[in-house]
Amino acid sequence: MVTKKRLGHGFNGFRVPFVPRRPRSARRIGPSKKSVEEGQTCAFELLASLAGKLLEESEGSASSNASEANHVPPLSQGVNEQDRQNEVKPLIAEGISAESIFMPDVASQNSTKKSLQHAKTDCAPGRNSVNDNSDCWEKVKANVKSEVLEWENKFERYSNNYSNKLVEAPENLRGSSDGNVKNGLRCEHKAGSSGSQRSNMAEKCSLKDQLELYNSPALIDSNGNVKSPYCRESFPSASFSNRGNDIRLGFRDDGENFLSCNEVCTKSKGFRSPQRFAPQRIRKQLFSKYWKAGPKLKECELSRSDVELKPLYHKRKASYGFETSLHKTLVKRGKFFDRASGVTSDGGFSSESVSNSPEKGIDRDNPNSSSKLHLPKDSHVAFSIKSLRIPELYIEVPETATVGSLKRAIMEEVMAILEDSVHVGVLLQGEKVQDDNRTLVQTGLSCKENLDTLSFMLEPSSLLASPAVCVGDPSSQCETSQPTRSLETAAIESGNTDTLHDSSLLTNPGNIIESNHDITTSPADSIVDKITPDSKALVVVPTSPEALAVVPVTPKTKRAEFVQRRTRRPFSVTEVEALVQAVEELGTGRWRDVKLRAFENADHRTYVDLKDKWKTLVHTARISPQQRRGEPVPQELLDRVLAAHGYWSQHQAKQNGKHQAMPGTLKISEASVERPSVECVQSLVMV
DNA sequence: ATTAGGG
DNA sequence: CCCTAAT
Repeated sequence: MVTKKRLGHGFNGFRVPFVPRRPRSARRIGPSKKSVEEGQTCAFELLASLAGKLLEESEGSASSNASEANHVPPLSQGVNEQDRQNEVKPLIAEGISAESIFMPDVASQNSTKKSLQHAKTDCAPGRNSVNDNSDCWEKVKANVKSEVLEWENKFERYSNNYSNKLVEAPENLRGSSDGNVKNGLRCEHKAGSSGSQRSNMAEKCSLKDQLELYNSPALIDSNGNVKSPYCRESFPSASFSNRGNDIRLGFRDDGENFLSCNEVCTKSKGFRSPQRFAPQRIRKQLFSKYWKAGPKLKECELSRSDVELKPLYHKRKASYGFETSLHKTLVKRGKFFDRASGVTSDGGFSSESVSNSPEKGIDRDNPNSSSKLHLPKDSHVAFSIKSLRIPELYIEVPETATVGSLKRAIMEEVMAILEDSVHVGVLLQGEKVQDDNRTLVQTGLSCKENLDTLSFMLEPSSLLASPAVCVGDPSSQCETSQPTRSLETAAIESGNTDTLHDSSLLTNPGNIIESNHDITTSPADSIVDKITPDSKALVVVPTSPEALAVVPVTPKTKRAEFVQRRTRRPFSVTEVEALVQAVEELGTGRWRDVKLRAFENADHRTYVDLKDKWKTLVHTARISPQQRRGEPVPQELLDRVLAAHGYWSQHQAKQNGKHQAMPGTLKISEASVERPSVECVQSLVMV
């Protein structure tokens, strides 16, 4: 019995640090890939390690920045609004809000982390830039997004903590600026800092729950408390109520009802695509597919397969990209923006070029630069985002599943969403703000007015939006990113030759000829281990339109366009040998058995593949040697192919009864040292 | 899920 | 290899 748990719209049971994810490629999988859900080493682990590295990198700067320590106060300590305000104020006063977001500085792109921490949003009205006011919206989104990214970098450290995030954005055309507390929305005015020449008012708006990204039924524990953040270890304790077989999770319904709900929910189904992994498996699966005949892992207790969790052929590729996706994304975006102004549709960063003013550049390069003092300082609206809501989650696990497995299941769902290149959507009064070029004020997003109806949400990368990024500057992102196809190819060409794993592919070692021995001595695992460390080198950030397409807005149509063929993997002589052997014994109509007998561990060879190969083998055997291409197949094998083909053609009718091996098969194969005589073949054909 | 065949 | 119809 499988229990389905609908977590409702905007499930945001836990506050999640954002984690970008490699795109999930949509691809059908061959029958032999029944173990799709197997060997999936956690995206999470990768994530963790990644985060760890980033953390290390940033350790220096982080520690040197005292304010950093206060960045994320422990949730458990119940930091109140006032505390948060107090924390932020001084920073703002310095004109450098630790909580602020900004654009990566072109000059300091090298340090991804650093740029994230020290760049500062510049969306001042009255700028000379041609883009005046035109990209503020983008910036707001960008800010939110980068905040989320920052979260990602720190989630390890703060996995058990939580605090509001303060995203600061220029208010731009904001009308008034009174500091009212409105429906939990706190707007605070303070004297402009650091030489603001014009509007000295800076507003700090702590959008509390109202700013949660998305409609949010929250996971609550038995005490009714919204449980914390990350799920890795401190997964929120859901309150279970077992109604018969229907296990439900407790929710908190804020009663919020965004109009876009339906829209997003629909989408969620799209990006809740077929591919969701058990965190622990990606790595395993990843390599087992190509470098070895991976042992079947039975640890997957969740019946994800029951959840239309079709194993996808390209999962490994996606995985490859995963580890470095964040890194590259950050770096490359910086590069991208260096040329293209504005912010990407996916909420990237604003570029230096947005402002052609050298002064600005300097200013951002060095926040403490005196030049900063001469720059017009605008009022800013600081958004304190308490949490990011995650769109609908749909979990399905057997009712016999353990709580732990449920957690993992949810984890998968969350990761599936977060690992994608999500965008930040802005909802105002329930309606999605479509025009990214409008300023905050134009949009009516002033602290005073509509902030209480403002909310952000994470949304899947838009298939339509992404390509646009490339249109503007094909040489940037598009250039560096490559179709997933490349990943696959790269992986294979990097030393992963067929001969490398031929031996391990075949189920029956006995079928392997001596020529393989040297290879056989190398355990598949060692191969994997050896390759793993360098695998990163093969990683290509799949940010191309194709890659992003795996999160189709329109599931069927769009996805189909990007389905790609499997990489071609010519059969080696060894494989042919095994195939011939099996067919000789089993006949030509039992490809599944052939598969099981000789290629069970060769996941990339489906029974259809074997059938096809046999077809071509027969054809090859019939044509003249001159017409043959590819790795030459020993004539001896081709002879056996013809013999077997002829034999089984004759005995097709009898297949139903006893599956009798082809007469003389054993003898021939056993005596394979001696090439079967033409007479022998003839006789067999005659039979 | 398999098998058989055409593309 | 892919795609499909038919089992």
